[in-house]
Amino acid sequence: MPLLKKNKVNKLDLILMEAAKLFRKKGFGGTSMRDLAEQVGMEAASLYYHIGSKEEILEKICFNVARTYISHLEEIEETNESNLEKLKELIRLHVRMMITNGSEVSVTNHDWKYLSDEKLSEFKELRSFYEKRVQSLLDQGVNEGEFAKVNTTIALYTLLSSLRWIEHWWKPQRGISAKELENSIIAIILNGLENK
Amino acid sequence: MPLLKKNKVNKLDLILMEAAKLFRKKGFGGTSMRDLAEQVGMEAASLYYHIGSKEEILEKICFNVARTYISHLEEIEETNESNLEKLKELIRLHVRMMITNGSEVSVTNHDWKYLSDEKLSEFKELRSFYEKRVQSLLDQGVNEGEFAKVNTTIALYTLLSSLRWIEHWWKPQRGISAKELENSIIAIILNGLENK
DNA sequence: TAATCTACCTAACGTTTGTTAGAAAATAAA
DNA sequence: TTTATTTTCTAACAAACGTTAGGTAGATTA
Repeated sequence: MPLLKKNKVNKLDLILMEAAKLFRKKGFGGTSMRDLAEQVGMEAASLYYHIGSKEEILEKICFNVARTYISHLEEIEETNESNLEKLKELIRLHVRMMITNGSEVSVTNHDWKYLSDEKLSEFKELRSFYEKRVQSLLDQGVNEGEFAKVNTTIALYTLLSSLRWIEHWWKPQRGISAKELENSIIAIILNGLENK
Repeated sequence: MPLLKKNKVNKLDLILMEAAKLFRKKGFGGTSMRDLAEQVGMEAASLYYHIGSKEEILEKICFNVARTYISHLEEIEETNESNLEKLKELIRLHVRMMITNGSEVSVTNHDWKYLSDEKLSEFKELRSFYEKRVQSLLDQGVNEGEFAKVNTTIALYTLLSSLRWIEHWWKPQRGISAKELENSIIAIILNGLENK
């Protein structure tokens, strides 16, 4: 029964998608199952045919995003590029993730704290894993003279912060294309604001 | 009755302080008035002697922070320093705000979306006011040759993002002093990560 | 056609929520 | 000490919450 299964998956995907949009706009706590049901076009109780609980929705969103970031990071790590080029590619990754999955990324960045204790620590591990890998990219770059001699902990978070907050202000209407965004951010982060 | 008034203000301040801590940890929606009451050391109903509603607490926190940022920005604008020096001072302002009022800043950055429609648009105006002033600082710096020729919209948000997310990762225990943090961030933002 | 399965429905549940009313206790003023 | 005022309490409210139980319409299979 491939058709059946496909139908099921599609409805689930729809629920996750609408949930991400609502969570982004009103927060996890501010979004009720009845809100979500209305957006999807069914009754609140019917959602439970597709999902186990409200928190499971958040879980799926957060871990999907986390896993996507990690798998792409690993792809970047495996190339034979310079650390500088890897960093540029990482910046592009974040910009693209935000553009193509803005709601999910936003929810992951903001509402992960509502995960249950068990899932919460699992999520924190994933995030910490990701951050360590990025920091070691920075460390290598500094050691090999590609990057300036900065405190890589501070550099790490300054970098990730800039990237994580794109979803907060970037809108397609704003007249800044994805390419321009990528290039500008790369330039600012690599060269800084001061004119020399 | 100065003593009376002082007592009242102090209890209110205590409530706002504990609320900021709880909202930061569990979010506005995830914090109940009973949670807050327990932290303050009274019953939930007793809180209403000091405050009008749960949302009023959020309001006070958000607008206090917003007004503080704006008034400090105006102080910086009024000095006769160069744009570069003004930018440095702005970075120091954000670092200090985060260190001395971490919870309040965090709540303001994350839970402003739970404000009522009326207060929400008022808050957005304040924030947009602030951002415009900072961007015009960047614009001036670019025009006068102090800053690199960057897209100042992207630069603005890259800058503010780095600064707003400090509260997410910086902990006093982490072995990075406030001074070191200020100087490192200034160096990274002004000079960039690339070694030249 | 009858039986089965999928995908939804209505109705309701037990909790928790923010908040109010009014009494009681603590503190200050007379 | 009595009176007045400030502060907190207990008890309860209506509404909203996530979720469950059980039924039903429509499609699919036998």
